Amino acid sequence: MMTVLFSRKCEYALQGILYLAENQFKGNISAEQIATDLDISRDFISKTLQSLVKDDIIQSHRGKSGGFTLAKDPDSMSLLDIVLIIDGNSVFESCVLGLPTCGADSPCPVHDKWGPIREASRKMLENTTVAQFQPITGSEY
Amino acid sequence: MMTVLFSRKCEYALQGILYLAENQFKGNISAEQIATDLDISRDFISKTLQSLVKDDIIQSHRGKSGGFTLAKDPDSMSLLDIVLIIDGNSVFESCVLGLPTCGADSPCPVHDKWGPIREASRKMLENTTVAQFQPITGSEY
DNA sequence: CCATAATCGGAGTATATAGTCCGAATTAAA
DNA sequence: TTTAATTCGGACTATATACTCCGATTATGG
Ligand code: SF4
Ligand code: SF4
Repeated sequence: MMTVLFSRKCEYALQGILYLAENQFKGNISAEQIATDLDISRDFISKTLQSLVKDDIIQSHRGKSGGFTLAKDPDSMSLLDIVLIIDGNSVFESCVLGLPTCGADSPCPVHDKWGPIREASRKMLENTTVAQFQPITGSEY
Repeated sequence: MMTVLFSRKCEYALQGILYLAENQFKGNISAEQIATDLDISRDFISKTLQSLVKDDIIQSHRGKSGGFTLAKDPDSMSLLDIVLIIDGNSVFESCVLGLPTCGADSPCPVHDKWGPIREASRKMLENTTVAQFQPITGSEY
């Protein structure tokens, strides 16, 4: 399948984190349950989430009734944070046409048009927090 | 290396076509020469251009002093035309978060922000012709 | 007519990403 | 204390994309 801007791993990470936020008051959530509800491979989402533990985005808990929880307030967690950790920021830096030698000193017609689009994408991710995805859960306060 | 929106093949196709437009009055251009000037693998750009011959974007000429030329006026050739041929339009249709089951009937916070960005990208490609990339060549008229 | 220079087509290899499997370590609960 | 449920880590396989190689075909120009 074809991705748009992010790697598949990054997409899964986003989905997994949104799921954890949605269920943040239910204690540890196992990879098994996440995989079932999101219809993703258990082993793959498990590995993906594990890689986020190092970055203090989520916490893991081994053993019986273990699983994953968010390590931060979803209010202080932007989508951009996650994207940067998984995919880096090359998406926001590279030439959309793939020209490596172009120094943009005499920019092509695309350059001035692509810049604002790229910036809008970045701002969208930066200004969207994980918490914004849970209107239902939010009403539980 | 990492691409932004398009596949590597698509990036090379765009570069190749822009190069052909730039040299449209020099007759047939061999894959060898294109590869040298763009610093791309000869065999790969050759195959990529070959695949565009079927779509009447470029013409090919075998034999000695053969090579490739544009099949159309670069004025009537948008970047979008080329992108759609190589990569299809899934970039402009798919969910940026990769959620397959989401019907957008109760759209997430990203949905309303991503729509305009995607549309801007599309319009940028649609409204940019191959001819716009040759201010120097254009002055030869 | 012949040598040379090019595309064409098909098959092959390389690499990165995606995804799987399993056994060990860990912990909670029975 | 035992059992069951879970993450963890490493190694493995699968797949798609990127890229190469070569022989056949075609055409030009001497
Ligand atoms: S000027 Fe054009 S080719 Fe150069 S970096 Fe900008 S978009 Fe890419
Ligand atoms: S609502 Fe959100 S998840 Fe659904 S298609 Fe739109 S961007 Fe994707």
